[in-house]
Amino acid sequence: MRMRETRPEGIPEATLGRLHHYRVMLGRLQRAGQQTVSSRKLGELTGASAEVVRKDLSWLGAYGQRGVGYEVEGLLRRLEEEFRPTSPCPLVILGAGNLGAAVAAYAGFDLQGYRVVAVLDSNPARVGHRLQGMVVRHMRDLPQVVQETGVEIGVLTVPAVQANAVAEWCAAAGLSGLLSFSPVQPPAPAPLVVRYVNFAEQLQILRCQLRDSGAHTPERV
Amino acid sequence: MRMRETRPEGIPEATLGRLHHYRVMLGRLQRAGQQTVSSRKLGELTGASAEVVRKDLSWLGAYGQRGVGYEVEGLLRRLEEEFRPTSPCPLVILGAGNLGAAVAAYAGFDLQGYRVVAVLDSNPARVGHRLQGMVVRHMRDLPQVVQETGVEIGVLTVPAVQANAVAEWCAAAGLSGLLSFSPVQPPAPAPLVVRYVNFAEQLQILRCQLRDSGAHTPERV
DNA sequence: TAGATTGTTAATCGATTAACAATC
DNA sequence: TAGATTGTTAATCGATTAACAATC
Repeated sequence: MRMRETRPEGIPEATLGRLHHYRVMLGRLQRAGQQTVSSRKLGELTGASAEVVRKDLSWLGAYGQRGVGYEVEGLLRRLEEEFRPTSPCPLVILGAGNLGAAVAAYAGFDLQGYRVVAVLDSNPARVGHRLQGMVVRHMRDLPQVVQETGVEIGVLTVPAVQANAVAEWCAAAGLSGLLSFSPVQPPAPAPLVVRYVNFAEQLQILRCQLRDSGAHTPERV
Repeated sequence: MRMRETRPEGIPEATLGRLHHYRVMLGRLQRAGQQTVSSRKLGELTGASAEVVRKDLSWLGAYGQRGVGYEVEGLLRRLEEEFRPTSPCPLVILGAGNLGAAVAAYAGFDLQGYRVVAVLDSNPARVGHRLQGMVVRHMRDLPQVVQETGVEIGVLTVPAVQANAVAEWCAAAGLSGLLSFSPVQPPAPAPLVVRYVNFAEQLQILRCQLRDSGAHTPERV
């Protein structure tokens, strides 16, 4: 058994998140006609320090030129080679409510190599309606959707009370990953990798930061 | 100058996020009629280890009973005392598209002590429409909304290209915090504390986890 | 050559895990 | 008392910051 060298498997999670931001920003720089960019500049644009940028990029191999910076186009290609699947990564949206519609309509997916292949809902009133050119199908069709499209990742946008049951259903239907918008994180159903997007939690942290920084609560007596 | 004891200002960020989950779960346990809960059980419900739960809760002072666990109602009260403002925390939503509508409709806000006081959009076609019983107002009314309601936190749900300009506008209008759904994180406008909710980033990390775990890509040759 | 900027290493910081005494 | 469970301390792990030699 030998180690793979071209695609290091151990890129830290914090780095992965930032690499994503670099990619988005490099795309903009390229469209703006920039030839090169320094770690300092790229850091300014994405909210990271120059050192962090360099360290992160070094996971992809040394691609910069000392004294000059990074070639925008080459680095972008390298990032896309690393992360982008050869064809767009299919997604299935579970829950056709407001949030599901928002995710389905998300303009960034095209640019970032994703493609929504189906939207499912368990509410008969929603099934059959059109969303972004797709017909909403019934949740029970999930196994069939998986078979038809080979989709491996689901986006869970159902109300919190349904989240658990639908997650189990996803595991059973053969999905391998789930991005959940549910406000609580119960243990993930067995073979499923689940990540959470939780804006109420972020709001909570934000409020604590404001409180601690003394920015608000003007102590009205 | 003396240290405040009742409300420790130094609760770690990771802990704050989890305390939020504990609160949500304790609410459910209370409604289910549970009297007490152990750190082990609370951990199972929220995806944390028993040790982490105890450590997190110890930031609120020692509230458990050895050999018994934590009193659900008392602990919940303590958590709400710590985090909940006396009156619901007002929010203004900036951007009345799908995502803005989803956030405005989010059922969890009531339970968690938030209240959406206004929805703003810069697109005249959207201004005047109703959303969750509120009339969408024009983005230029923000300073007035701030004055009328005393709102301090904005939820940024505009498209990525507008995010920067609207963030500046928020800072100018006197907001002190922003929860942004923008896919990139430019430097925050001066006095504003900004947190990001980025599902494309989480999706990216999820895919890398799947790749590394070998769960998918069945190596079709 | 001199200035700029990278790539990498060492030091610091914070969060998690593991262990265990305290005690209901 | 004995079993269960907390609260806290020490050890480990990972991420960030700072420093600097390498080199375009």
